[in-house]
Amino acid sequence: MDFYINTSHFQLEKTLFCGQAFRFTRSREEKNVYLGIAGNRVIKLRQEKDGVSFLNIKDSDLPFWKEYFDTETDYAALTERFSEDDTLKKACGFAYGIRVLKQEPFETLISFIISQNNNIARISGIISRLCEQFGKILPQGGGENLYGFPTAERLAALSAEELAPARAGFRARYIIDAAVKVRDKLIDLDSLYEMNACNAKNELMKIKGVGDKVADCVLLFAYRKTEAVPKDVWIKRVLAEYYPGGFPECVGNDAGIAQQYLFEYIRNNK
DNA sequence: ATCCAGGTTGTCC
DNA sequence: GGACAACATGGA
Repeated sequence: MDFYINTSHFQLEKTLFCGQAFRFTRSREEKNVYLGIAGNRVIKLRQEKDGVSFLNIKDSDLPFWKEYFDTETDYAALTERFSEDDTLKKACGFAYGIRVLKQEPFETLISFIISQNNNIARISGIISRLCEQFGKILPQGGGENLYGFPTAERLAALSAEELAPARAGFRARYIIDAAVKVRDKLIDLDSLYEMNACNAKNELMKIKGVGDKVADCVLLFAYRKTEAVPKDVWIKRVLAEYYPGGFPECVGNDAGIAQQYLFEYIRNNK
C-alpha cells in the first residue's frame, strides 16, 4: 500500500542528502521520487506538496518507517523555538524540511567511521561498495540487485586486504575493529539506547577510529540523543564565527538538531 | 599540482 | 593538557 503523511517540515531532498544518511538516490524515471535502503528494507518515497508518501510498503513496515523518519516530532514547534536566534532562524529557513533520521546503530557507526577526513560523495561510494561486496541481496530488488548493510559478523571476518576493494583507505582497519568489538559484544549497541549520552559516548569511543565527533554522530543519527552535537570542520567554523560562547539557550536539549540545520546552511552558503 | 573532505591516532613536549 | 604530522582516496 501507499501511505501518505500529510505534514509540513518534511522535505526529502534536504533530509536524504544533508549528510546524515548515505544510501538514498533520486529516481531516474520518476519526478520527486527517491529510493533508499535502511535496516534491510527497501523504500520508495515521493515528495508531495504537503507531505511525503511511502510507496508500496508493507503494512507491517509502517511503524518502522514512521520511526525512521521521525514523523512524531513537531518540527514546526522546534524550528519556531530555534528561530529566537537570528543565525539559527536563517539556518532553519534554508534547511527547511530536514528531519533527523533514526538509523540502525551498526550501519550508522560504520558509516561515520568512514566519514572521517572524507567528503560526502566518497563516503556514499565506499558504503555502496561495502554493501555490494559484503551485504546480502534484498528480496525487493526488482531489476538491479539491492544490498543490505553488511553485518558485524561478516565485516569482522575480513582481513584488511579483503576489505581493500571498498577503497576505504586508512579507515579499513577501523571498520574491522568496530565490527570485531560489536561481534564479540565488547560493545553492546542495543544497550546504548537506555544509556545517557555521556556513558554511551564512552562506550563508542572504545572503538579505534571513533573519536569525539564520530561518537556524537552515532548518538544523534542512530540513538536520537538530540543533545549530541557532532563538531565537524563546518560546525567548528559556525561556533567560532557566531557562537564563541556556545549555542544559544533556545536550542535547549536539541542542540544536535540545531547543529544539523546550521551544518546544511553554512555548507551551502560559504 | 596542491588542497580539501561530516577526524582520529600516535608522538612529541 | 595542547600542537602537529600522518593517514588513503578522489574530486576540484
